[in-house]
Amino acid sequence: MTRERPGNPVVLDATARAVLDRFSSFAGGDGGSDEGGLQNCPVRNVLDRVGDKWSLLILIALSHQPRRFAALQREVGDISKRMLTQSLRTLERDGLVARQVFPTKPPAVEYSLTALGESALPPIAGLVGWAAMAHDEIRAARQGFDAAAG
Amino acid sequence: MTRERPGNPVVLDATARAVLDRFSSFAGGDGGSDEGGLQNCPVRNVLDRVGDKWSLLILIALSHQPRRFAALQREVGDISKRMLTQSLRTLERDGLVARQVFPTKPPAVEYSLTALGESALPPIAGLVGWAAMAHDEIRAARQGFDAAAG
DNA sequence: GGGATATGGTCTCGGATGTAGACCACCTAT
DNA sequence: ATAGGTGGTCTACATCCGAGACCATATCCC
Repeated sequence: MTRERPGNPVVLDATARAVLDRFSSFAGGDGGSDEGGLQNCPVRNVLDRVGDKWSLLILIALSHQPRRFAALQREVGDISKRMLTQSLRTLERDGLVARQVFPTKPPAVEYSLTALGESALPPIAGLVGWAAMAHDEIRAARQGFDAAAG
Repeated sequence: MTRERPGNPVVLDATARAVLDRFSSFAGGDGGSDEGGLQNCPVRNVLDRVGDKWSLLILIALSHQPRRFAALQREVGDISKRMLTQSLRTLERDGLVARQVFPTKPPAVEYSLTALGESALPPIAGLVGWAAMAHDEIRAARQGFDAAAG
């Protein structure tokens, strides 16, 4: 198999490299020794949460300050009540978001980030930063691709 | 009752704060001036890609070296051919992944990261690192939640 | 020659998942 | 009395996803 770049597969700083290597060590490196795959990694569980459309948005919306249900829905914009409820439950179950009920006349419910939830903000900000940076290039790539392959 | 921390909503370094603020400035800050919501933000487009279950995993799998279709499927583990094809197309369209066909007897197809795709690796590594760190705490939170609320 | 196997996909079907919107019990303001 | 806001739940309907069949080709093995 030529077409491999033996010593230098991808340019990436050592820290990130180590993190990713450790993560995919579940796949048996590249020799294909044991064909387990990434799906057995415990980190996958956490990543799958992040990987659902709404969690990230909700976390970001809560990063400013605690918010109530309706305010949250308005801020995210195009999320249905059902999915907001469901996502918040999951986030609460995972300990990223705290739910507090105030026994006012119509009970108010306030959602806020826990310490754990706040700890997710820097990595999320990293991702958002990258997205902002890459956005133009991605849009250009899409146009090129669509033009070529109609 | 102590539930609001007026001047200090969330402890977060200035860079990350700025990134998130900029992102959610589409929601009109916190005054609720114009109720646009996050959905109008161009970054949402990019974030939605990240927010699908497989893209992240594929990018990580490719971070080691270029891979062929079947190898990729084996590495990710529980992805169907259909979704792998579809995700790879999207990634290719977005300019994160390059597809190269070798006209061998049964044509081999190799997928690799583009420079843009590689630029996504550090933020992804940040996320994976967080996931690894938070994993234990999250699992504990889940157990607590499930125990409390059946 | 006739399987068996591998390649990279596509296609179809049935079930899971998401969305829109009605509905609810309660309260306030008009 | 009526309208609207609170936090949700419930029910249709639409969309999406995963499993697996299928394809054209070529190679290996007997």
